[in-house]
Amino acid sequence: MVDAGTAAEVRARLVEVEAYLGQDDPASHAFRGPTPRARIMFGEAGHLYVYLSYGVHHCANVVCGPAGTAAAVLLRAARVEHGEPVVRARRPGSVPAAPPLSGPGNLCRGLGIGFADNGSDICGSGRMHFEAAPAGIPISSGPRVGISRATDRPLRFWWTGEAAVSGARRPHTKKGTGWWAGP
DNA sequence: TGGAAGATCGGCT
DNA sequence: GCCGATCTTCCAA
Repeated sequence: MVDAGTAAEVRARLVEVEAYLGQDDPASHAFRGPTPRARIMFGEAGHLYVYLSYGVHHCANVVCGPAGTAAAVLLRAARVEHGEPVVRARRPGSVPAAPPLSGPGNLCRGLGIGFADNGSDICGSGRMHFEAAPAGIPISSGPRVGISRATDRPLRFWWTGEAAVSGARRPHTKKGTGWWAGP
């Protein structure tokens, strides 16, 4: 688990992520190979892959495997530790009591992540930077959320008991995926 | 070239 | 708990 920040004005701690294993993972955008959209994931680790979900929401992945493997981690939720007014300002109308970075779409909007960040280097000159989180944090794992393929793989990881974890809000029901049995 | 699916969310009932 | 918004991507013809 890592800490994430944007331009030092906002500091947030990632509390929920999902792993996508590239061409070995039917649920990954990289499953079909280096398409124009997914080619970022086939590059070097430490870069950001941003895509548009349902034509409405941006979602952010961090490329984490060697070049060519297309392994990536989807950022699903974070807890704001510094700069919450900035995050709230990016999400007008959000419920004040609710965690502002719960859910991949909300996380991107709150941190100001968009297509401009697609392919950016989060380890070096990029607008974002990531740091290792302290050891000893209780981590849970379970099935990934909102996908219709490879749903049995426990590749979702979250801080146990963390309020900002988004979890399965409404599993896709079009195809009758009734797998959800999370915490 | 057309159609369908989709790693979502907020609002309404 | 259910529904609509909205558009990119990919597959099939």
